[in-house]
Amino acid sequence: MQDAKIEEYLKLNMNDYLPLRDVVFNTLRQAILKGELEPGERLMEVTLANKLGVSRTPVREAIRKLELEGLVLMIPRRGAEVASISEKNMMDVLEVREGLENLALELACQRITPDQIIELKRANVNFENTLSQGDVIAIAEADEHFHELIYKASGNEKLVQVINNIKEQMYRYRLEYIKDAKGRQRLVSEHKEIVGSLERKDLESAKRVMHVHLENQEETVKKNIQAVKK
Amino acid sequence: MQDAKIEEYLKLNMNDYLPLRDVVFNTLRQAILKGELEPGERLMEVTLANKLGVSRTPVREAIRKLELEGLVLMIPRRGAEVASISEKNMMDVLEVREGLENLALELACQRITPDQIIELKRANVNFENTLSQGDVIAIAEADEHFHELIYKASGNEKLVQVINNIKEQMYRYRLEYIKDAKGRQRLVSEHKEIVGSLERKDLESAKRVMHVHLENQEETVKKNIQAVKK
DNA sequence: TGTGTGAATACTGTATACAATTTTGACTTG
DNA sequence: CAAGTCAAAATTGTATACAGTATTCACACA
Repeated sequence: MQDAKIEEYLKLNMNDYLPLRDVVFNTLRQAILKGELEPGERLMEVTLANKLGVSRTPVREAIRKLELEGLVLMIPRRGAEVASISEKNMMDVLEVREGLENLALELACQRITPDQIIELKRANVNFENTLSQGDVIAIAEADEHFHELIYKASGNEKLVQVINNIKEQMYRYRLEYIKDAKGRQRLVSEHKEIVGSLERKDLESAKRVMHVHLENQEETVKKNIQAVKK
Repeated sequence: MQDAKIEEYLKLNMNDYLPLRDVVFNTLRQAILKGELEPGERLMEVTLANKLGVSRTPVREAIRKLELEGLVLMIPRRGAEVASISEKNMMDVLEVREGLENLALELACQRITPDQIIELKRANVNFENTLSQGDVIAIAEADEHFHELIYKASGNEKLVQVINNIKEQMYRYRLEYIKDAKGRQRLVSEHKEIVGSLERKDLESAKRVMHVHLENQEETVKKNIQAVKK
């Protein structure tokens, strides 16, 4: 093997390696976001450790990360429980999210390159194709990919990071708005309008369309929160 | 002791109690933000544990939280090092920060109560008084308190949380813009203008003043980043 | 002098052990 | 039967032990 290849090989293996704490972190995180672990439920270290076949150490370290992310609530000498999400809390998340999407649009208007516009168009075509296949998860991912491209076009990596973090907090509801299929086709044309506005550097138009675009999703999330509460 | 008093006493002691991991977390966090631990510097568990007089466990758990916060960079099987902040990175932070301040203004314009306006005015008077005393840290805190009130007036707790997190990432530079004293008096009048705009629900005016208000601070941060790089 | 090799060392990753605190539940007592 | 009490069990918080991997440095050899 040549040096370059060896290096590449090692790097690949490095990427495969994940400390147990991160495996546990991802597992618990998904379980919370998907609602498998219910708000208020206690996370007991030994129980989790046994269930996952590891010792308490990686479990504890994973909980520390969940703690900082706000997904679990720590009570001293009592341990962690799944943080409960109030309706108000989710409204706040939606509001911040729209603000950040607007900021992304504003910056993208200034900075987007012709290549990136082409990419956006391609992503929307891909979104349209996925729609016709009906796989809800694939649709959601294609939609997310489209939006992700706008964030990137803002040229602000920190913004990408913050916005992804915020969106993850509504993960548990993300599939719902895609499920009621009647409005789906409209999403495609809204995407087109957004791309058009970006192309013309027309910020106000872009914001207006984006607001409408997000509104449905917000409505669905709101409905679902109330449904869960019952 | 009466029951109520006992309860209160215990609660107080509860508040005093902080797990070692949190003590370590706060200590390391401050050290990184203040620049005592330099970017790129390795954080070795045994060394830190000895220095702080604890075992590796709380140190490791603290590092997990620093990792999620992005303050340290984890390299598998090599450990943690202090994340380095590039100029680009800090520019991004400043940009997101201004976007969030604007969002806060927008929401505050809609929701601020007369009481909160009074509070803002009081905070600015307090800021002015602190200015004359010349204690840099006290001045910075008074200024931060003023801005914090605006965030709160947005009525969006998530926004408060996100904006504080973003601002913490420029902590290391936060004192600098206060230090060159010549522009200080202007800050007071800018604060007044912002309060006035909020009172009149004049969002555009508020944003305009806020932009100017933040500009100096941004310039100073930029200068300082470049100074550090040399 | 430069370079490869391997043992020694240092460090992280994980598991386990021990200490301190909280919770539980049975038992007592009014 | 309710309320209080205390010991046992469960659970978290912290320390230590052990295993595996990376790093370093001395030494051999070209």
